[in-house]
Amino acid sequence: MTREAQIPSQSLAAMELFRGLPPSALESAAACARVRRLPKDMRLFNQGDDSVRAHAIIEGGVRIAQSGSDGAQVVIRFIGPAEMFGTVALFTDKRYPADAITLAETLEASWSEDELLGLMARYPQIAINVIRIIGKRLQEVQDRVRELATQRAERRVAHVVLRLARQAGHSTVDGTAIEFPLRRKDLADIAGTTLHTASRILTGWEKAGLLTSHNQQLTIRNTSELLRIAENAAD
Amino acid sequence: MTREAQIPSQSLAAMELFRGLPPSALESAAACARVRRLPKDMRLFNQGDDSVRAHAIIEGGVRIAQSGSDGAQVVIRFIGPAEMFGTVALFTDKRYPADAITLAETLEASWSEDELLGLMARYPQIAINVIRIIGKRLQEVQDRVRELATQRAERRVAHVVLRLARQAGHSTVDGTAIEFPLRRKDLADIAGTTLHTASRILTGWEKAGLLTSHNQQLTIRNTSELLRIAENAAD
DNA sequence: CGCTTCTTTGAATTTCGTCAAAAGGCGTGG
DNA sequence: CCACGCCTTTTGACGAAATTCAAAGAAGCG
Repeated sequence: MTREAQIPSQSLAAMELFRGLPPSALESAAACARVRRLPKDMRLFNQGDDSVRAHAIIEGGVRIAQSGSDGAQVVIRFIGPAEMFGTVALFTDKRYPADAITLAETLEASWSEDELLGLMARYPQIAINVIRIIGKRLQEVQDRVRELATQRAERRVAHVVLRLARQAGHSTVDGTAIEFPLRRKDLADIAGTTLHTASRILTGWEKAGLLTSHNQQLTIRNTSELLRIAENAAD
Repeated sequence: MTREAQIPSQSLAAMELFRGLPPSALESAAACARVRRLPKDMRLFNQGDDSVRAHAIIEGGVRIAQSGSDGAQVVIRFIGPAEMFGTVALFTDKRYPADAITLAETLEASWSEDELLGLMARYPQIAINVIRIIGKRLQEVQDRVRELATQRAERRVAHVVLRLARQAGHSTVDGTAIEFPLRRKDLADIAGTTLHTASRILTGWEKAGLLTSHNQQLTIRNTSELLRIAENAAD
């Protein structure tokens, strides 16, 4: 966890949170940001923590996971570069609703409540951006609710893999590779199933040549067939 | 669908959307609101509609339901008195992400995009309120994702009933009654199960004296036992 | 090499959805 | 007032999908 002297004002320009702002605003935001470089598997915050800040990823990624009172866990989402997270808590009960853990070495920026509110007061567009970002996520989570309520495990896992490929995939000679390491358990926790079921499904797909999986590194070889599995209501 | 001459300025005071605003703001909002009285089973809007407005319920309630490309449907939430809905679409892609249908005769207020943005510009607190409301819903939906992914049908139905009681219940001599009519199918679509399973579960609870159900009218008699079912990881 | 973590696989069990059918309520119209 | 039809609810039987239980195999790391 090293402090960074660098002020990444232009990294901020890429973030939806600061979309539509004048350069001066980006500089103000950069000026009061706390920037940290974090090792893999570092906890940024825990569910229930009450010293909330607004966060954003510059490089790397984090896993946002929620556990219930019974200990059961789901992964809410993966956050990649240029995405914000942990911001909603500032406006509700000042407690993070989930845990955040780095997936790899990560460069993260964050702002205190006062700093963010101050920025929002000066640049109301930021508030609009927050509403739009949260609104999109609300719709995504609602889609997941529908999937969980109506689809079989295999389709859900297919959706998860495709979504991750879209969000954090890059093309290679072998197909689309997903940037960060993914355990079967992660897939299962996102798809809402067990790691056993996830393993069986992935093994099946690997045998069918749809994807490869070495070392927690997923590479999709046959996107269209996966799409068929994800979308096809029949069979 | 009758136009109302009445301007319900004080109805607005009860709404979280307008919390923390001066009376003059409420009057401005009331002045530009379109208020309608709607019959039961009326569609306010459909998923995909692109003439979006921000809505709020004064009396009655609506069911917000989403369908996937495969036709499968889930109920996203029920909206009761003093709650807003359909507002997120203004900030994202200008298309409603779900259908809204009245559960009973309903008094509804709505604002056009320009009116709401105008109000927000004059009273920035409204934007903060929107963020807080949407943030809360995001957390609720995330809770539902966790429930769907990790809990059995009975626990989920228990959660649904308790949530509805909190959201739209009022005390009577017999217990807590839920204001709007609820079919087994509604409960099932919200809990992510089938009406058959929901029926079996409800019948079981009714026999055990936890609640009564006449005429799509639910009354909870034993909240603590329901809470036990909802929370108890064991068994 | 031994330890830990992750993955695979098999078998038994369970939950829940599906299919099928009957019963109950309520309003309409004869 | 009764009969009919429509909608909702209840209930039983069955089967399939997925979790659970159990154990062994891989792979990375100190």
